[in-house]
Amino acid sequence: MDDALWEFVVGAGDHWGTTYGLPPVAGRVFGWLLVCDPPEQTADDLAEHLQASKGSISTATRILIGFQMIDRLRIRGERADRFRLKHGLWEQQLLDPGLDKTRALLTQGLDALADSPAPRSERLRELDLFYAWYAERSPQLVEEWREYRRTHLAAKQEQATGGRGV
Amino acid sequence: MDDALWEFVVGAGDHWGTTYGLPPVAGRVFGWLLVCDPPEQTADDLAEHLQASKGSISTATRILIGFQMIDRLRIRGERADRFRLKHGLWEQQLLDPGLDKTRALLTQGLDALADSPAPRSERLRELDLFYAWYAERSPQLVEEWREYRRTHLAAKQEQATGGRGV
DNA sequence: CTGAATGTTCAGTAATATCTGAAAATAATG
DNA sequence: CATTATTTTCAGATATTACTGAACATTCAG
Repeated sequence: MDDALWEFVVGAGDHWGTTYGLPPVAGRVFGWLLVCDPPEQTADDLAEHLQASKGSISTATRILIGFQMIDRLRIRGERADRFRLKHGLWEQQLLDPGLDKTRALLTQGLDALADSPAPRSERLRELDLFYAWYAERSPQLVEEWREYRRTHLAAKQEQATGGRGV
Repeated sequence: MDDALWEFVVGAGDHWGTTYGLPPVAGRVFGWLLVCDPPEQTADDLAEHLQASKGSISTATRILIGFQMIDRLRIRGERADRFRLKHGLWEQQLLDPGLDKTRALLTQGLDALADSPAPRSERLRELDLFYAWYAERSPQLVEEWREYRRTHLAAKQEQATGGRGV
């Protein structure tokens, strides 16, 4: 890949890597899977393009699968597995950005403050309410995004692919 | 603080620390500021409760201020600065979860793919559309949250504070 | 079943990040 | 202005994380 694309891959790896706490190579695998051709890459493809060892790639893919950011594919007639960005990743993220984990943490904090005067737990209570609101709201939000995409992306795809769709 | 609260502080520090790429002490400062009493703490308060050096606290507060997660306060009549969770933090996060930075990154990627066949940049274009949609949508979303809070948190505050409000 | 290709694990090493503590800088008080 | 409190900086020490590469395990084709 050329330098400009490499810069993007590293930058994207760093960006989403920071967000999810990924090691550098895992971030880059994710970044590369955003722009590679074809979108389904073998471990060897990844190791070659990202100049990383097989071991790192194995660890990175395991981590990314754990975060549900990529899928492992078994292609009929091919020996090697392939990896691909998880379909519906952004929608899923919109629907549930780790709500359960965060709310469990807040519950833990509220329990720890159970014997304290009420005002002390006000910050946590507001935050808990915020997450409760979001959990309630997000399914509808996903629908709104789908509708928006239907109208906006479809038009662009039309031009780009001659209407073949994706 | 007791063990249960300490566990929360560390867990919260780890949780938001992972999300923002914070060092451990910075995460804990943030965690502590979610539950401390009073909500405004001096550097000495922080160092003592979190058992960290003055130097670490100074670095941690600088980082958190940079992320706009906390504010530095100059209290009239007090020599030492105090730190406090930034007001409106969650709303601000809802309004703009790093949209500009992310979209700049996507533009960089799209530029790098400018000479490639259109299908290759489809993943980035959809993601860019996603962020465009969110940027358009989020101000209204903040209003919805405020309305929700008005109805739900107000009621709870009533019980907790006898209607004095906050 | 056998051999070859693929995938995983992990010990050892390298790289990075983080913290402490003390010195330097800054700010506030009288 | 001198003194003291507070804050920042940063060199050095420590701790943590991440990577490589080779051994081991697994899977697949014939």
